[in-house]
Amino acid sequence: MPRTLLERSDAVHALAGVFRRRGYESSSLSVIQQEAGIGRGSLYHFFPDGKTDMARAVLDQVSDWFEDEVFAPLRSATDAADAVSAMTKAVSDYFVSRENVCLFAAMTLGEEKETFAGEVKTYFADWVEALAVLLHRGGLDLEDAHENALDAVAVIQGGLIITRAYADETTFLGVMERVERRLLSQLS
Amino acid sequence: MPRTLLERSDAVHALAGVFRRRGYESSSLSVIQQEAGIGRGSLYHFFPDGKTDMARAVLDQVSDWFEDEVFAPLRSATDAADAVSAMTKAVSDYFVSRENVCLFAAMTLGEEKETFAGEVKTYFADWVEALAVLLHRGGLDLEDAHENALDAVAVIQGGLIITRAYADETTFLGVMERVERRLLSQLS
DNA sequence: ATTAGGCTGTACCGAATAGTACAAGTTGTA
DNA sequence: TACAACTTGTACTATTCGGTACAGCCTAAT
Repeated sequence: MPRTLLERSDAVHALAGVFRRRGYESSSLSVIQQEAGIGRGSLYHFFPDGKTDMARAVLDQVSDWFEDEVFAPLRSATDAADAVSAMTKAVSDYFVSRENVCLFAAMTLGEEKETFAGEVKTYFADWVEALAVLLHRGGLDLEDAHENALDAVAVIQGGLIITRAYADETTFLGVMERVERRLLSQLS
Repeated sequence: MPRTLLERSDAVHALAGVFRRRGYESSSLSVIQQEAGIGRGSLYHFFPDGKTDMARAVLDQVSDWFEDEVFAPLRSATDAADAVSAMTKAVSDYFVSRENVCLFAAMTLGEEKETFAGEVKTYFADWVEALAVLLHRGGLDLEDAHENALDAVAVIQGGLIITRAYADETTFLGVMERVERRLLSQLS
């Protein structure tokens, strides 16, 4: 019986790839162990509650990444324009390297939607709120800040959908460029 | 053996509801026959190729609706502003009455994505193109028209995602209002 | 060197899966 | 009334599903 030096976080990373590529429902245990290269024994060792546990771990990891790399910088920024540029850059790089899939968005459909409703809501609410706070500090009144933040997140998410439909990455890059430009033009 | 007066189009309508509520992958045949109230025999009578056939029929129906109620009016409009308002109204009413789910967007994820890639691409491309042509006739240069059309469709799709995440319909209505206002402000 | 405990492959379970076959029912037409 | 065509419930298939059990391996610490 071979042994691969495997940490839980490596497993989570591999699982994220599978879920991103095939979606949650279409990722059967057999597919998962094959594509992730992790045996069923290990899977249930790391994730005792099965598929749900695996998905939750993946979502948690994504959530942590966004918190550290996107939301927190937005909240603690001193220069609003720089923060906007940093956000669009980070988000752009992230989704390009993640096959233009947002796992949280994927969880708003299908059987799993109730299971992860809380986490999903928090993810989007945190993003919108952090961006809204920044825009408010950048000069917009509170309502405008909230509306523009929500529209920015929405156009990014919709951009991912259309990009996948077109199977053309430049579509997403174009959307991101214009989001940045639009947000910057609203500041000060 | 009871007989329900059932037309194929009624079946398609019922299937659309099931797919919208549960997604394609999570809609098993047992679930479908139960929720749609159509027996397995009838299902395979109307859709000989099974689930794929059912989904294709549903997508076709949605596609036809958008072609007639959204894309064609956009293309043949005489007044650009009126056309924008008509589009946002139609789209808004459509998705509100369809649980804020766009089936074409749902088909950009999961196992089924390759199966319906052609139809999905056509749907989004037609929408963006029809809106771009209108904006162009409304005074925008071609590139701006395309970019703004794509962003408008994207923000609508992203709005649907966030609305489902928030489980709050007014979010979507707000997005739609602002899309309309933004498009109108670009005309003439 | 031994041992304890974290990993992992394999065989297995009952349940559910998509799809098939077909007899029996229902309808419109004559 | 009789008949053909269309519709549909039911029973069935082989396969796959998520999950469990557990023996055996491997590594780190003593």
